[in-house]
Amino acid sequence: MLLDMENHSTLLSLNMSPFNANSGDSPAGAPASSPMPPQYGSPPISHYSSCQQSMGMQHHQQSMMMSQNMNNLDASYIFSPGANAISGVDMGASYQISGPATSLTAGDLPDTKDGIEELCPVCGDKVSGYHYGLLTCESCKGFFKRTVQNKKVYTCVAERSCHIDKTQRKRCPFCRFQKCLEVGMKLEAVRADRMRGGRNKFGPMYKRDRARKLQMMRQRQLAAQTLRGNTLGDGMYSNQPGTSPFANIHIKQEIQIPQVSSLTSSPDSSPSPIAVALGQVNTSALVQQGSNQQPALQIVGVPGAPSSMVMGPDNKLWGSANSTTTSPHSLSPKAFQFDTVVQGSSAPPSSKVSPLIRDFVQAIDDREWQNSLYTLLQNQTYNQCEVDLFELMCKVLDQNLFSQVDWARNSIFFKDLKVDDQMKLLQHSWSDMLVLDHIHQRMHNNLPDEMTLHNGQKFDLLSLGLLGVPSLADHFNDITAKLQELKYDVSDYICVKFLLLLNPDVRGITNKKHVQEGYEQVQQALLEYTVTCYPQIQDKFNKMMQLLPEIHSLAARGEEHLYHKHCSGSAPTQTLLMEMLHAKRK
DNA sequence: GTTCAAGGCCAC
DNA sequence: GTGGCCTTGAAC
Repeated sequence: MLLDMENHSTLLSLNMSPFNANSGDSPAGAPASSPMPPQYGSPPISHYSSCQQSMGMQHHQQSMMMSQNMNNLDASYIFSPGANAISGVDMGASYQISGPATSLTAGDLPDTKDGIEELCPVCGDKVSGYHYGLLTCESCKGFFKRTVQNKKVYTCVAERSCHIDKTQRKRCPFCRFQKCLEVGMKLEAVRADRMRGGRNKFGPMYKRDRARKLQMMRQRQLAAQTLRGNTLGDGMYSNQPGTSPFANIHIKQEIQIPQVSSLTSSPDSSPSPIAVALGQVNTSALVQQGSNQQPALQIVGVPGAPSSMVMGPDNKLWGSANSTTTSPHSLSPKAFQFDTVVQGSSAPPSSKVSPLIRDFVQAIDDREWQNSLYTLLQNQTYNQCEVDLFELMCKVLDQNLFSQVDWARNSIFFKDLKVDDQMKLLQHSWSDMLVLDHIHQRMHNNLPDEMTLHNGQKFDLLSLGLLGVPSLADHFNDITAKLQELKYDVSDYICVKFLLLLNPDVRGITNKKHVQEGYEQVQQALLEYTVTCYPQIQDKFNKMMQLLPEIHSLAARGEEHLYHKHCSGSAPTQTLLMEMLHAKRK
């Protein structure tokens, strides 16, 4: 159980991949403890042999939505202070500290160039360098290049879930390419003009990644030394794989940042979303930066009414409720016009807003949210004829959940808590916050209710806010309407989100006092804010608070629905989403 | 001048 | 089609 709220030690240990998880020498390839979901696990060998390539053919429905990138969910990583859960999705790469796992000790860390050797996240072969966004082997690099350059379309005659490892990577190019995308290889890094040489925009990202890995290695080396000192005498350390405290060290790959659309800006040349939110960046520069990009995800609804977007052919995101009256050039990098909403004339003057709320609002990263949504949808529908929309929704929800965890982990009050307490709070509030987030995206960022994917399928974005239950739409709209009546703004939203998260009544919290204090501070700030900034709305604070049980009720029904779908085998397994659902029912 | 991630080449 | 090695050229 990934999020075993009752047994943290289990939580922290079970989701670590074995050191040699991706050993290319292993025909089986899959780690013994890899939580590969049954429906996505390796099919029998006979299936591999039935996989074939078919150039020029269209894909059949792609059901392999829950991918290996969900297989290495790692709560210890998520909640670890200082860890940088960038994407919220572990892209599946396993880092292997050089040397046999069975003999590794802290002092034995190799002195290789970067201090680490790595395995290709696609097939487990030896990595030859950074290729198309991440460290891969030479053959997967070549495979990815050929596939994209030649616009190859493959089919899988098995279950589209073929296991890819070094020995079997050639058997099913369909699944291999899917895995390439899932682990984060970037289509846009393949040059359309086939120009040779030079560097691309990912260079600085690669550099950062190297530095980060080195830093992580050093940190882990120190931690291992400490742990070694504490455990050797206790007989806890063993050279047996799987029993060593070091043997299961699994370092998350941080280079793959699906949230940051590399299509609209270079990871390094663009300011961080936080910088944008902080107002440290001239947003007009951002507009300029993306001004010559053709939109790919478009609002196609009627003016003034958020309705739908279309994902276009060249993989870029932009959108606005007013897109039909606004130049795409002004929309590209700020898809949902967050800055306008936050800083627009409708917002109260910042002098009236408490520093606490100002900080809250400035830390909101809606650009990241939309980028991650776009990237996920792009990757999941690239080259696909048809995808399972429910599974796609689960994936998006899962990603949103990761983002939420990341937000919480870095938030005031919450970040000071112990992991156990953090998990309990999140376990209790995650679905409410998902619903609340969707209301926010819809109300304040003009998120439409529908989107047309690359492949022409309509994706029901509203279902994200309904947690997959269409019949909740009326309830959802009712809540939204009530909030609109209250002139619910971004400050209200973020305060309410904190109030949902910092619930002192959650059972079993060890540091209840701290949670209570945080809750009360936010509550007080929100009360003052509503009274100061919205004096014309009588009792706004209480009216808003009265809506929280309604949100909770909606979220609870969504949870039930998802849980039942999961139990009936209709929902993906091995996702943070499902782990949360399970954890609550323990 | 060096680095290194692109694309290209070609034996298999 | 694959994958190991080579060439290229912008960034440093």
